[in-house]
Amino acid sequence: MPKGLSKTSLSEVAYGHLVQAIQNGELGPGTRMREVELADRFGISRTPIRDAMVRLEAEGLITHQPRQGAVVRSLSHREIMELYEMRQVLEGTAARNASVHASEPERKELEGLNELMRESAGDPEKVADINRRFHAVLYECSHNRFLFLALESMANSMALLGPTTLASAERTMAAAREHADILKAVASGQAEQAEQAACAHIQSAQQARLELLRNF
Amino acid sequence: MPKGLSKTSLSEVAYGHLVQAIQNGELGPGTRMREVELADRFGISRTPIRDAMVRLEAEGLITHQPRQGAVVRSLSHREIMELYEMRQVLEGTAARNASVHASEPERKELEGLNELMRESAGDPEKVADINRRFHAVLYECSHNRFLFLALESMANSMALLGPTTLASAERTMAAAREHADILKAVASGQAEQAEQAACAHIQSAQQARLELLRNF
DNA sequence: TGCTTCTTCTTTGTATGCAATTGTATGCAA
DNA sequence: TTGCATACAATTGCATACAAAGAAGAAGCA
Repeated sequence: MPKGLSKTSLSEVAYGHLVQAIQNGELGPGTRMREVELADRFGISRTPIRDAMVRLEAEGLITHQPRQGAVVRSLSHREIMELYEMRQVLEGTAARNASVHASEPERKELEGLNELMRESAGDPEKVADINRRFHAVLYECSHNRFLFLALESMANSMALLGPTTLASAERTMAAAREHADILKAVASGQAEQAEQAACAHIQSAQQARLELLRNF
Repeated sequence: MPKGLSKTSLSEVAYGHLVQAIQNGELGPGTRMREVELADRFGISRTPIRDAMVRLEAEGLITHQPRQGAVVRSLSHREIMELYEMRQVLEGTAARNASVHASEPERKELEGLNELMRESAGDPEKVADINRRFHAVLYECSHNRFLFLALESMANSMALLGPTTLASAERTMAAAREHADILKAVASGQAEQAEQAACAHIQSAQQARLELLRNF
């Protein structure tokens, strides 16, 4: 097939598409994923789809019953709580590490992103994207590859929860304030405080999530 | 082809074989993994091998350059330190959670395994296996699926480091003592102390690792 | 009518072929 | 001898064909 010039492999592309589809709810929890269906949808064969799905399973985004196919994983209330609990620990550690290792340009980048997020309040889609990037940069600031990977995987799992909690402008501004608290501690090298601020941030996100869950 | 009766898929089998081969050093860090070679070795086709390798890559055990194949990942000194740093956090958290959530049978199981480990001092292979199981049970006691998965992935990455640090009887007994410290805190529900004991345990493992690395 | 069994159909698991890409060797020129 | 270009070989990426297993439905029997 004349595919033009594809820089990345189709497996990668398929993986990206699938993650995105899960994130934006196009493939909600419980949805059955048929290989041929997805292959047709992306206009490719089953092989790269399979590759992507194996990866998704390894990352816990989908479950895969032996001869029966894969479904987008759905998280129980309990699992959602466990997810946030885990994030508290990891984000706290990332912030702590960042307070020790973050470079000046990295701190500037974080400031910039947070400012951008404030300005975008009211545009949930954009805010969610910037928020993701903010956290991703914070993870990088930890300068620990394993922590980074664990947090990325965690962030992917968050996609299973559905719409962002940053829909309202108030929640966005509150999150930005919490981010600022983290940054202040990071900038002044206060490890303990940075960790606590990050914990608090995740806790309030968890609370927002709970309210969101209650509303339907 | 008449494969007899295979309950699990060949992909699973291949994955297991590969992990084991990496763990026992048969496929050491830096080894190039050619699909056809491995397929021939296991007497299967490339497809299940590919599945297994995609999974291994997602778990960080191998790296995969686009058109160039996969190699068993080798960890730099810095990365090894990062790995232990991360383990400290996660094991500490697991112990903390265990002190809250562990059931009586789980505690008994941990005690039993630790006792078994003491008795096996001098048999490095057996000790390493029991040690792995001890930690696995501790992870389960955290009653947090995400923490459990992260720790399991971490344990796999440890395989990249080569031989266990529990080769000597003294180190085995020391580890058993450290385990006992953790258990004591877990049994009495002292969260803070359990976390600290686990941290200390990983730190001394890290120290043992450093000595091992120095010796060649 | 209800239950069991057989058949058919859907979907995944595995094998294999082909094309594309990259590393490597060989030859030529400076 | 060294640098570069070109050709070849090795190896992966992807597609497709086939096999096997499970699910759904139809048919037969009680």
